[in-house]
Amino acid sequence: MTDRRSQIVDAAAHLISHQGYASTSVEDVIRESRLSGKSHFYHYFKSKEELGYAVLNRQFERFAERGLAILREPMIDPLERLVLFIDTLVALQVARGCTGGSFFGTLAAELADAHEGFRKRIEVVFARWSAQLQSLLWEARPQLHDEVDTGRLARFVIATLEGAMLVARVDRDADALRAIAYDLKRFVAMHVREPAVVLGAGAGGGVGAASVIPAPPAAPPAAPRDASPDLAVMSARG
Amino acid sequence: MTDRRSQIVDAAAHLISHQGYASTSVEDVIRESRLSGKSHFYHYFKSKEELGYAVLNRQFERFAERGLAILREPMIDPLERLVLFIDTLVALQVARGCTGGSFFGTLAAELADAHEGFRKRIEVVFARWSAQLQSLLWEARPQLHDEVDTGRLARFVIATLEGAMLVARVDRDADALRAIAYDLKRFVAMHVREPAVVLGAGAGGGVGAASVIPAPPAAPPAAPRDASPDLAVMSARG
DNA sequence: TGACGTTAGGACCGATCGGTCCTAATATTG
DNA sequence: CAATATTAGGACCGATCGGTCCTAACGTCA
Repeated sequence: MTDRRSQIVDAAAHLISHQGYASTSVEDVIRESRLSGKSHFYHYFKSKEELGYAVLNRQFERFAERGLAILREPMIDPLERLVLFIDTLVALQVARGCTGGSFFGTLAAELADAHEGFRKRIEVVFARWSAQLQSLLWEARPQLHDEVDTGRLARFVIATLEGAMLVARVDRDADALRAIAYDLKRFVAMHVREPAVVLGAGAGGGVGAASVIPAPPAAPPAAPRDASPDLAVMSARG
Repeated sequence: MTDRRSQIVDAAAHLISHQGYASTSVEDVIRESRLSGKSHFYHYFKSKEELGYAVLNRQFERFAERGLAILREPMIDPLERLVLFIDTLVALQVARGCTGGSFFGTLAAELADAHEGFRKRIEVVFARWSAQLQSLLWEARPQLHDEVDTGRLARFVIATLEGAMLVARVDRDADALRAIAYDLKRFVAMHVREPAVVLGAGAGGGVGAASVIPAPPAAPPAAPRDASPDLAVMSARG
């Protein structure tokens, strides 16, 4: 039934997350999802754009079911759920070798300025995500300091997670992703009356956080004094 | 001389930052930079890829001269320089109507997985940026708590700024960008012995930060209890 | 004067793009 | 059985892609 259609959507999602929307051709999708030809594809989608929307819908569906659902778990303390959510995102990213990044972030970077239809849909994604975080923080309000702006904190969490996935993707560095995620928890803990709920029993909200991620022995930075405003001396084939 | 060449590079930078690399054709660049034809373009660049590298080099050059230079200003307190750097980035982004985002982040999202040459170059960009931040934090060490891992803090700042520009671009929301930037300063202030150096005289490192960005009156979140795992009911033309 | 780098403009190439159309075999379900 | 949806496979379309080639008019400086 819709089996074939969702198979196409999944194949397209995989291709788009690595190549981008524009650089993923309909023929790529046909090949990846083992369709017989173009007419086979256009039997399920009337255009590439419709496929793109379907992929975006499906990816948000998965994210809502497997990601945002964690934020709603009724039996776990809200702040613990937030920590679990962050750790789950990180684990997923690491399992992918830090490639792919956030599907929404990747698509947003490519299409936010050029394609209003996609931009608005991704805006909804972030809004739903933000609302879910905000709901959790509202639930955790008794544990939070009084002045905490839950909406703002929610958006900060999203921005940092998106940025973390982006830079970890460029550096292919799982440790960098983990470090940023842990620092993000420290930022959240800053708003909590009892930071140990977020950070674990180890460090009581201190600044160092050496208890979890070992810091390299302090050494002076590698001298970017001259600033070297030039990228290259890369022989054109890095 | 090289006047024409850099004119081409600037035009291409503008197009790429809004349309992406793949969706920016050589003919687009020719039109935008008012060249007479293809041969005119290929007189300056041997391929589109070479143009892409030139654009990336040029953009980093600008970023180093106008952005990273702030981090090196010798007459200003290092932490004040960091605040100034963040504010400058935000102001630039707001001036662009929150479009374009970070050129490096945009290009990274599109090409990090698919084009190793670009990925490595962007990796260098982030490394230089990180090194410059780390150098500043090292200089500010007397004002920092003892356990601060300057390298990790530097990468966190970059990730959050990149993520902030991304989500602000999707939402076209300058206030969201400003709010995240301010929260980022609060995170940095968390590592400083005297937070007022970073946050200004108003709030002494408190959690609320209501002194600068007014929080909306506390209201229960707009009920994402059902989670609605569906994006759509957008009529395909949002 | 001549040489040379730049500007100008167009024809052209093979490849790929998104998309249409057509025929026919194969399942599925009433 | 028949009706219908799915699978299969290919020809084909106009448009655009990155890139090459060619000719000719320029400006500048030796």
